[in-house]
Amino acid sequence: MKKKVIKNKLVELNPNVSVDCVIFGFDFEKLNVLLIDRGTTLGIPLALPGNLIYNSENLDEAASRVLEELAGLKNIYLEQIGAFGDPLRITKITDQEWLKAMRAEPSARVITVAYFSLVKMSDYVPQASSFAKNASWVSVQEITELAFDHLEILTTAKESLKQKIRRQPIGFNLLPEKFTLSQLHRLYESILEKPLDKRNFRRKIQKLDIIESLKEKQKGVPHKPSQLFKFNKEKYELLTKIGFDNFGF
Amino acid sequence: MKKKVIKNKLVELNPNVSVDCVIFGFDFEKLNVLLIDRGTTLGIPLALPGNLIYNSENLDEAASRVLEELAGLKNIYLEQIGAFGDPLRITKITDQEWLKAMRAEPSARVITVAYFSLVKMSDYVPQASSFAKNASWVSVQEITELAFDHLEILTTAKESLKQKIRRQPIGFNLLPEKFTLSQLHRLYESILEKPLDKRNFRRKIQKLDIIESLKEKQKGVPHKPSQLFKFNKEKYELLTKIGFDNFGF
DNA sequence: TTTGAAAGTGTATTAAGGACACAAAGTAAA
DNA sequence: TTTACTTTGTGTCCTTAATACACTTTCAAA
Repeated sequence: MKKKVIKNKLVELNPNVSVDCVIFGFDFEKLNVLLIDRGTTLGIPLALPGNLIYNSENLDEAASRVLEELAGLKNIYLEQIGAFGDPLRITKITDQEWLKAMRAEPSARVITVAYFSLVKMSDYVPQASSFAKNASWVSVQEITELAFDHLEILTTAKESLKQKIRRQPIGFNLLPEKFTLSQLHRLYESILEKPLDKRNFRRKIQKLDIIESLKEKQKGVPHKPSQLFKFNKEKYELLTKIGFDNFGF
Repeated sequence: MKKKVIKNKLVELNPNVSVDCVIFGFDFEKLNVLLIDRGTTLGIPLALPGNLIYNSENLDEAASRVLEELAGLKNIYLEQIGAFGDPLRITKITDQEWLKAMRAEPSARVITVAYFSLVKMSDYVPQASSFAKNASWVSVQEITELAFDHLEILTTAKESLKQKIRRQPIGFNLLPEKFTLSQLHRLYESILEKPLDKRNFRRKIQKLDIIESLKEKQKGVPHKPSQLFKFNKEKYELLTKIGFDNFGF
């Protein structure tokens, strides 16, 4: 089995367990996912960023590590979707690290633990890492094919995000500090994949009392500039602490 | 690595991946979980039924197999909760199968994929299997300690079930064919861990139009006998097919 | 100064949620 | 056979949330 020295400790790759991340980003128009082109030849479908885990880390740590290693992203909203893996995942043969690990353990198969994460697209800057130089944002609507079972994972991730945002206001993780209500509105529409009435949306979100109007407006737009808002994390945490979990849509 | 012959095929245990099942049952009063006493000595905490997976099966199959092998349960409602596993799960040292597998692969650790399942308690008859002869139903309220990280898994399972039943009428899996509205009412209260007004509950559940009144009443009870109902699966599937997913509480 | 484009705002109607109390139907015990 | 006991089964009022819907305002650009 492949061994690596990290921080003066002998750690080992586990050839049976990987993590894959569905990294969502919002460009103010639609929802996107960060995908990796692992093809050395043409025609190989894109894949979710992921990697094998080390025996020395727990699953959440492994997902964080993958986010950081492959996309340079730190302190990111992460949520486990679940485990995937039928024996066919053994077809993951383009992953070099996996190949090495397999040499020692040829009969094993991989299961993967999938996560979704929400990032501000501006926070992502393409890395020089061998993996991520081939990474790019793709609109979720346009994705019809992915490597391995990643399309199934993406579908589950979308559903999971939908359910989650109907209970908790996690959408703010996809927006910059300052945002407009229209941006938030489009964000909810993108995630829920259905139109929401503008006035009803605004009334509802403002009634939740977790966003705060800033004394500042949008600039340089060729139309009436919008009021800017920010998410009030303190108020939100206060509400959840007293058991409130109906930020629903 | 340990090899076993099943149905004329060579299959292998994967020493890194197990499944554990939170098997819920309802005794018309409260929610129970089927736990296994793996202790040869006294004082060893109870555990969730679970086992290592074979490389030849997928995760859902493995969970079904465990349900059948350990509890004799077939065709049971199963739902994945998620994957658990930090390196400390390596303490799972009382599991003999695992010990054997570890001999070949001493440095590996186990992650577990957890499921919850809903069964009619009457369907469960203690098995003669070496595992399950030590199985018993325990009220979820009374559980304060479990082996390994199983308490964490149980907590997640309870939360998962709560969320799920607020969207989909899966509670019927815990009840016999014919049941009373009071039984259903207590079931919802047990799962949601909060009182629900009797009349409001009845109005709401009947409005969903997925239960059907039978021309039959309870017998032999020392009070006014209750009308019996059954779950109308066809109507429910029709509703979900057209996108309705608000069976909420 | 006109045009285009998105922001921002209120009301009326309908549906759902929550609180609440008493008569009816059976068995068991006196 | 009467009484006590226990659980079933039912309706209304009030409050809150959801939905449908259209016009004026404000800025930049032409």
